[in-house]
Amino acid sequence: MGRGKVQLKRIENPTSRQVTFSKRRNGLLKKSLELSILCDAEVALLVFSASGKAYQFASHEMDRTIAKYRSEVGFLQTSDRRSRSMEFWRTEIEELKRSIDTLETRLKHLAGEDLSVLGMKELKQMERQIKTGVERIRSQKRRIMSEHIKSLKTQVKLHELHHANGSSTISGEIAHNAYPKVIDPLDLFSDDHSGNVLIWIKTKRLLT
Amino acid sequence: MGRGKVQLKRIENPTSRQVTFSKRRNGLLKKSLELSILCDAEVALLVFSASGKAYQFASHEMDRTIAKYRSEVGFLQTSDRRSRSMEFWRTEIEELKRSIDTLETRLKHLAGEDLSVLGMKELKQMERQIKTGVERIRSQKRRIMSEHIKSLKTQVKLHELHHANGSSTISGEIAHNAYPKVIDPLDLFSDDHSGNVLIWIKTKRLLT
DNA sequence: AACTATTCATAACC
DNA sequence: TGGTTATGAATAGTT
Repeated sequence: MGRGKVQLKRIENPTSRQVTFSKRRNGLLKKSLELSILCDAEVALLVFSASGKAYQFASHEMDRTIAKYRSEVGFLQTSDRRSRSMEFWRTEIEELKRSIDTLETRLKHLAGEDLSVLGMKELKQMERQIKTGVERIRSQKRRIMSEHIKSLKTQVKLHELHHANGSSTISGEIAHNAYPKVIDPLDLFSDDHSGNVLIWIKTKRLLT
Repeated sequence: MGRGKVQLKRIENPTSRQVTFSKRRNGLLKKSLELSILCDAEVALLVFSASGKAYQFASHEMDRTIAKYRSEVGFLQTSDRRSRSMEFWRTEIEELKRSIDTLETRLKHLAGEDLSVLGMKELKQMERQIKTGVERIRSQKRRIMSEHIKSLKTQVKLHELHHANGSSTISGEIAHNAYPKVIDPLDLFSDDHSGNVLIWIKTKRLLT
């Protein structure tokens, strides 16, 4: 529900997965409570986040409900649960490690390392993918730059308005204030937003 | 929801209570499934109707989830070997999953996806790394090509020696054997090494 | 965390 | 129980 339909599939983006988890978990807990009250039912809910954090709801005593489940469903507690769960954890970890190996190998290849295991076909495919990636990155850079520039222009305009009464022009101010530090134009687009009017003015001359 | 707001209070009418139970129970089961899949969570839900009938959902093995609950929430069953090792594995898995998230995010970024979370600094850095990577990949491609060509030359030479007594030149053979298939030169460098003398010969004409 | 535009779940009804 | 519809809830995407 919400702004778009959602596929029943693991949310890949870790941030939105976490946000969705938080929201839906609360929804589920709430609905569990509602069901138990409205319909006089016994409800127990256990939720563990992927990172292992536990959340729970129990309309009655959790242990009682679990015991009820055990008697109802059957004590298929097979031989040794310990070795079973150990086995489970082991395979789980192995799977995860394999995933990591795959991902790391792929990253290495993209960085141009360990290429000797690849054939010409894979190399060509990778080159194509990389080119797409770099093009998107460039495009994103352009987007950020243009937004920065827009913002800078706006701020310069405000600055001009603020000093409209003075007789000296902005160029004049600059002429009198020889700026000693060499400014790398690329630094203008760093994350450092600490406003420096001189930079704005200098930028204005470049960009207006 | 529905045609009217609902009070959080036991539904007195037995029929509508039963109907509501049936519908909401299904809703709860569905949402449990969705949470577990969407957010990679471990969910266990136990529901008993007032009449005692049991319904359940478990994204993983119910016993495992319950055991997890006991170790996490339940009275600290002493610090016996089991809960200790469980704790160990849980953190191990947590770490692995974090690694995977990091790697996946990095790969996504290199593919030019989800770039909006990056600042100009990171973008520039990535572009540099990518350029290094693609340069190495191109270099590796050149290496493979040159080795292929060397190998092909050798084999062509052997072929010529073997047929040195014949009067027809290689060019003549080709002229008599009109090769019907269009050969994409790029295919010459695939992993398919099944030797085709005609391709060698054709290549020789191009590369010698 | 707060805010909507949407999709979803479901209460009432059949 | 199963289907339909109007309506309130939940929530995905966004800020």
